[in-house]
Amino acid sequence: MEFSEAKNKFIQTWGALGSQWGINKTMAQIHALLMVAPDALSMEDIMEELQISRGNASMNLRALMDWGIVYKEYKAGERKEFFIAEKDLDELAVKIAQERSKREIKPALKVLKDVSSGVKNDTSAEAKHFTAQTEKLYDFVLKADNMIEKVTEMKENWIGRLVMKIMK
Amino acid sequence: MEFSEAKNKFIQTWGALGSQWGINKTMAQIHALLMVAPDALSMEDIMEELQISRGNASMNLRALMDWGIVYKEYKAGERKEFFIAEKDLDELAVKIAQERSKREIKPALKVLKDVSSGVKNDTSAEAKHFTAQTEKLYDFVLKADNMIEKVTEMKENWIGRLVMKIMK
DNA sequence: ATAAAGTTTCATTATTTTTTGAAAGTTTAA
DNA sequence: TTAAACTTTCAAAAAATAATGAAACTTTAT
Repeated sequence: MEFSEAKNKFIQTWGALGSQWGINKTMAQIHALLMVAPDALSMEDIMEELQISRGNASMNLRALMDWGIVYKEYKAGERKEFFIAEKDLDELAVKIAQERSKREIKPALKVLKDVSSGVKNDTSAEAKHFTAQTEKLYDFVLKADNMIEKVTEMKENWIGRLVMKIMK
Repeated sequence: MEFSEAKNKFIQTWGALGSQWGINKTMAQIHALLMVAPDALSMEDIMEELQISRGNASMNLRALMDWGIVYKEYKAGERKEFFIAEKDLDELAVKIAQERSKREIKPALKVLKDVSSGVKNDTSAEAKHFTAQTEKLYDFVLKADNMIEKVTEMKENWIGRLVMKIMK
């Protein structure tokens, strides 16, 4: 297999996987590209390689930076901005877990709490079942979210320790 | 809050959450509806409640059954089919994890293995970096997938034990 | 065997999401 | 201060995804 073929296959697959997980294709592709790039890439480089417009590149790079998994880098003597991906996979996993928890799980928990405790003065079997069921769901999602938090804390500490060790 | 209002809010939220996680809105809404329904619902009931077409209801019910999180139920004397949701949340989580692993992670692993071990006779720095990086990614995703497997096995055994206990 | 009751399929239509590109905005060097 | 180099925004267009509904199919009771 040619290198360019392999690279392309990797970027396409990562993009498709992103879509399936609710992350847009271009965002996932840019991330994939940066993950395997040995050096920081400019917006031009990215547009060229993925054949996408400037606006698209700009918006998705911003999104990746908001997620904390891509960083800007300035090169001496260059006016352009360059971009690099978080390449530590543990760190990547932690960041993604934290962002999804913050953006999706937390708001869902709020709604679950509201609806499970909000129905008053309705003694129908349907209403009672609803309240019981949504309460269970609230507890379950809360536990799952706490578990994610625990795991990411653990990873962060582990990474923290590693960083300390390296920097001495 | 009225019961109908709470119910609606729950179904809408669950649907929106589904979209964000790459599951279509109607599929998630049907699941939400069945989760809080005290009894099995017919396709008519579901169409009525969610204001969706027969075709849409049929296809998404099929998808939910393929995922193993909704079951058909036949009522004595009724020709119609009725549907109920998996209500055990541990079981639900296990099923979803298993399906996503099978449908998305396993195929991704295959591609990662192919591209990480497929580039030969290219000594450029870029190619070397690519191979190293995709290898790391392969190992990481493989480990994550194994972890999911371990956790679901554990949950399954726990459920198995519980079922045994109940049935004596 | 057949007709009624019910379900599934799939070409077409509608909706949602993503992408484009040109205009507006920003920063930097001189 | 200004103009060149670069980035961001956002309305409009394109692409992708989901929903409809009528026809085809299946099952069941007689």
